Amino acid sequence: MAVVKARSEEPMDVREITACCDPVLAAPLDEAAAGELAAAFRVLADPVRLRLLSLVANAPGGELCACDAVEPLGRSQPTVSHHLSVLVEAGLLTREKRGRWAWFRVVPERLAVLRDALSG
Amino acid sequence: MAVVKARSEEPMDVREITACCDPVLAAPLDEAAAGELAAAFRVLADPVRLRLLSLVANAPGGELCACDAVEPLGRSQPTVSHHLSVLVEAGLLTREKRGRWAWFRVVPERLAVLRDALSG
DNA sequence: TACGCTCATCGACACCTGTCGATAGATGGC
DNA sequence: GCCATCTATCGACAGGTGTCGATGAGCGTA
Repeated sequence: MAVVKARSEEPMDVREITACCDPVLAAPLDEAAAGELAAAFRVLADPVRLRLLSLVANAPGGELCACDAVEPLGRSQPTVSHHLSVLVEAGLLTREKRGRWAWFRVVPERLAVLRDALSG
Repeated sequence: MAVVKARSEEPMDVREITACCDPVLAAPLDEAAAGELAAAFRVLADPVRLRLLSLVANAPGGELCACDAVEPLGRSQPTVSHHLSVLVEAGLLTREKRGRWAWFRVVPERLAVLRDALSG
């Protein structure tokens, strides 16, 4: 049962999640750590992605179909699909394809890591 | 004792700080709130600015002279000055000019607001 | 006043990214 | 098999931004 699709769309693995992101205020950040943290925050630095996170988190059952994300955001389907992929690659959402539809759930642990990075 | 310089370099006032940034996961974000939050995270989405925050936070006395920020970052003086201004305008740093030098301090309450926005 | 030092601003450039329409791929129903 | 639906990808374009050198504005000192 070889997994055919081994793309980078998969959520980040736990080691990467916990490894990332030292606290900003606690100790001096070296260039590498700063780059990783900045990349993580860059994912959150977009209103469409923030609203997507919010939509998924508040969806019934905690999961949202991509088909229900286009209309409330007022953006084109390719644009919404692009942002969903960015969130998945960042480990903030998981994607599960069921039939013709793609369902997304939030990964609260990933958000918690970024939150902790803002703690002194 | 009129305050001569009433520029936008001043830290954000407390009302703006507390008003901003509803939790992402708690309730659906409208377009305006998402835009504000995204703008706040965009400030953090740069490695130079993150290292500046870290440098200031870990400086002796909690304050850092701009003259001591250029060399460790490996960027030009105008670039560092630009990033410091961005941080001040975002309310994450305060600037105090003493003589020829500019001294910066972190505003932990502002960071706390962003941290809370990431709490479910 | 003249000079040197510190910092901010300006103008320009390269790069990144958010956006869209068009299109391809995949799935289920007829 | 054929078609409709949902999603992902592609190519292109506009706008934003990080970066630098050059320059200007303040301040302290001789």
